[in-house]
Amino acid sequence: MLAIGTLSRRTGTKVQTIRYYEEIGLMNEAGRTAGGQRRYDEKDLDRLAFIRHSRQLGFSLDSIRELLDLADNPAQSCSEADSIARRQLGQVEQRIKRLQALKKELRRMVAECDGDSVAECKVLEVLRDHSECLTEHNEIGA
Amino acid sequence: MLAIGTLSRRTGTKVQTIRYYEEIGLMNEAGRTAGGQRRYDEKDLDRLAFIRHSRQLGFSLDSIRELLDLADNPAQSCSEADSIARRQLGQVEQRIKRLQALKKELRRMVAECDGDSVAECKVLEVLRDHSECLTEHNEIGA
DNA sequence: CTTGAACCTCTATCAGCTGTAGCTTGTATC
DNA sequence: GATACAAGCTACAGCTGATAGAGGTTCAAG
Repeated sequence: MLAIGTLSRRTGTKVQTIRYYEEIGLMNEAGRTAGGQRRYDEKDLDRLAFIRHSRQLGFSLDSIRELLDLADNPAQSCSEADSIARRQLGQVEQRIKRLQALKKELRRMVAECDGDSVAECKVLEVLRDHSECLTEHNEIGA
Repeated sequence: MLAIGTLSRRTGTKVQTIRYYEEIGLMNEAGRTAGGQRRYDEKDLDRLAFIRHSRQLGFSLDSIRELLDLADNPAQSCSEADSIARRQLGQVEQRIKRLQALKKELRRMVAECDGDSVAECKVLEVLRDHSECLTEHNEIGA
């Protein structure tokens, strides 16, 4: 029987985060001691590790919920898990593209600025005027 | 004298967002009509455009606050604006690196999965076991 | 003068946690 | 069995950066 702190250490998840996952129904309600403390078994540990690893790979909690449902029913076809992963891959690729456009603008901004007074600062000038930009870059709604 | 909706249309910022920027002190408190509606001038429009463009380039509202302060005092050296932009560039580069590691893992995951039953789904297997990963990827705290 | 689009304030909501306050429990040591 | 204290508990506020909705008021065109 594992205490919440042990789960926390073994998975690198904060104690509050584990309680939060229980609250939103990602983790099952943990069993309790007579005094009311949560106790876990190896299955709980595995589930939490799955969640954390998925988060590290950028999956949303909603996607993780779907993936866990799939993992709980081993008889189904895995094509759904596959498509969740593909969707995630697509999103990551989109974000990379957007960030690369940003990077380009930022580099140009920084490179052209020669450290004179604010009045002729290239950085501020570019920020003031979007038409100075070469690319479409938009991090809002990323 | 411009109404809030005009500012909204001219900068592509939602009306609520403009009010929010006023609330958190990014935009100055707008003048009001006798009936209490906000009215703006061209300077306000420029300021909002600056904020929006900075957001599109991924700057945080705190960074934008600093940049606006600098832009308001044209006599200073621009080295501070420069370093804010460099910091932002560094963060963008970090995020790109992290996302590329993610992308690599996701591609491998998806490529190796051949659509059989969930029981032998490669996607789910990788999620279960981080040791199957080739790279360090961590999107948490990005 | 009437209409109705656009404005107002206030409050709640989203993801995904994180932190704090104030209290209780479990366990190791004596 | 007593004691100390780390680790647990609940409940709630706060973070970023907005966005949505309810319910009411104002402005400007016709």
